[in-house]
Amino acid sequence: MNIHLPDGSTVQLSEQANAHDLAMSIGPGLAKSAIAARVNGHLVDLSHALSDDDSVQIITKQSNEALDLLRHSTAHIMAAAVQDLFPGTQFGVGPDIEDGFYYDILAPRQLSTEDFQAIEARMAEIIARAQPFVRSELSLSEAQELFSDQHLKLELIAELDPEEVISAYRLGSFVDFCRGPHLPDASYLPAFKLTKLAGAYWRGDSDREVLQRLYGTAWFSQADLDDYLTRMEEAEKRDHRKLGRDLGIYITDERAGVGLPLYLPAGARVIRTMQEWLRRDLYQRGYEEVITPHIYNADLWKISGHYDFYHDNMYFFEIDESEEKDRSKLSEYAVKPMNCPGHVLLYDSELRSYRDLPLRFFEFGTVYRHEMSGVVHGLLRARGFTQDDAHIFCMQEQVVDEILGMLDIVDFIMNTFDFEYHAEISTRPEKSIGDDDIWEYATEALMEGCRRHGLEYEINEGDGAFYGPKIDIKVKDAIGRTWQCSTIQVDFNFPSRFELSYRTADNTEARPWMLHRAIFGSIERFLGILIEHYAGALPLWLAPVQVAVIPIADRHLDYAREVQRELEMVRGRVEVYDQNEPMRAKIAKAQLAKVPYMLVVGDKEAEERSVSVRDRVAGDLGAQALAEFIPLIQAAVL
RNA sequence: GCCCAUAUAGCUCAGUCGGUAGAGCACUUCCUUGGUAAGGAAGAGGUCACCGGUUCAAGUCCGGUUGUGGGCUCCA
Repeated sequence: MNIHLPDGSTVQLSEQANAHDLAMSIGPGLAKSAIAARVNGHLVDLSHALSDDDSVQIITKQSNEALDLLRHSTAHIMAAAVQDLFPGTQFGVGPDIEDGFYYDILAPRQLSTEDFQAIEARMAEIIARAQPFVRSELSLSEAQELFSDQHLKLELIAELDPEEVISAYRLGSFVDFCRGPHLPDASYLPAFKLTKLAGAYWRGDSDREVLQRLYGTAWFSQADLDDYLTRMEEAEKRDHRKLGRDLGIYITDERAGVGLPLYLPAGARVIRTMQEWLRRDLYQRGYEEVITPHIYNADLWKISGHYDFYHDNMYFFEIDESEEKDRSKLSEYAVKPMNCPGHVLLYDSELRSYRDLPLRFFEFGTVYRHEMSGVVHGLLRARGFTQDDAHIFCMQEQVVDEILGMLDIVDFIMNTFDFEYHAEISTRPEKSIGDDDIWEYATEALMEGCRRHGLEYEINEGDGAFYGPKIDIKVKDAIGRTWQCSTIQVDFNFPSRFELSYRTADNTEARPWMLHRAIFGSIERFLGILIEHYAGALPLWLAPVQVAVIPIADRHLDYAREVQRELEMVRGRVEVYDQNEPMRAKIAKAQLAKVPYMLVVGDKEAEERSVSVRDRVAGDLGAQALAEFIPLIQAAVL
């Protein structure tokens, strides 16, 4: 049997070798950190690896697979503990996930987080006993027999290939069928913690029963676990809902309704600045801004397909347009959940020539979607939000070039904010409109665009919009979380439904293609992500207040106001801290408000027409002439 | 929409065994006029989310509604 070590070398062992022999042959250092092996391309735990012949590849704690393996094994250890404490529990699935693991269970009684302590204590016992994971192989009928009292497991087993050998892992009294691999024994788990408890639909189907999902996290050292917990606390401090209130960005109010944020002056300033910044760029890229209504007659939504395909997410209402208040003459309207139909009508308002194409309409369009109450989350998922939406009408041969242009804007924006991102292409969903060949062409165009842009992508089967496939751009923020932002969609269905056309060079009539795209996605969502990304300290050009002028005593107020006026002359966003408080208190407040620059002005500064500059990060930078400081702000405003 | 948790002052939170409301910050006024992260004093601020029930008595116990939080499903 050949053993492949992580360093690339190979050692040979006899077929009868055991774990001890393996440890001796690969050296004590590596043996200690090795937790599992790869046989025939399958990961298996070490104790099992040696019962098979063929090549064995050791993985170590340093490898990416190792943490996954540790966490999956921890899920089993947790399940074993639950089984011991709550006999009769039904088990669903228990995979590893990013940063941890979960197990879906149905215990004889509802568990609560108060049960965590007992479960963790039981897990600690299993670990202290170094209980081994024992692998066995079963036929389908043996598996059905073994899991006869586990109805969730039986359902999963029933879907397996009857020819396949089913592997099962036993840990104490708990047996689970599972591909493996696992830790050799429970003592390999150095640090874990149960984190939360939630409901989850069995098999992710909202029509099926709700199980309890126990979440936990596991690491190779207590230090790693502590780091993780600290990271989570840091993430909580960055929560845009907390910072959004502290920084005066937005509020919500029960009286307004769910998912409808109201923007305070600071929030409005930031959002308008983002829009102005993008607007300038789009003009340079040949886009033209348009404005369309917030509500449309329902007939328009019937043509577009939203009436049938997006109905549940729309706000409908009825208007009596007759003079005699006749209820039978009500007209149905809906608030727009998307901007596309308006842009289509604008395209269709004139006879278009191939010379007009590509025609690029953009709009900061506020849309309203009746999202389910349970999904609303601050600015990241609201019922009303503003898209930086655009629709491009073009000839078929221009589609890929337009996609490339959009990917260029994505680069421009994401680079500005130091976001890494990756792409996913979503294909035709079940509920959708149009012919297959159109979908195929559109999907291929998106892939071609990504290839030519040098952008790798994953495929999301069946996740497209109802009218076309899309590229979704997911950004990674400062602490490693990913968010869906940009979307680029190719569509031939709206042009067909609205019978759009243009005159070709040889004077025939042709149908344009339509591209939908939003780069921020939702401006408010993007702002929420920015707040968390920067922990509230927005860059100078975007900060709602760029400069806080801090007079030392009231007699310096006049000069402070003069500084404010001069900075406002260059469109700087400036606030004078004129409360009757000591300077130190004003500085503390400006720091908490994450104002990029604080200008301290006292007798000396008023005399010299200078300002003492304090940077929110670097601290006191000393005095400089006001005339010297102004250009710094001037350069940072649009 | 579903599961669980939760709701006390503008914000963050305390409130024990059921006996009628507390703190810090913020706010108002007064004192203080200061040199790089919070000067002092006084005052005002609550239908304890809402509706119902149990009880001599409910912020506290029970039920429902609504909001919020963590997930699930869904999504920009």
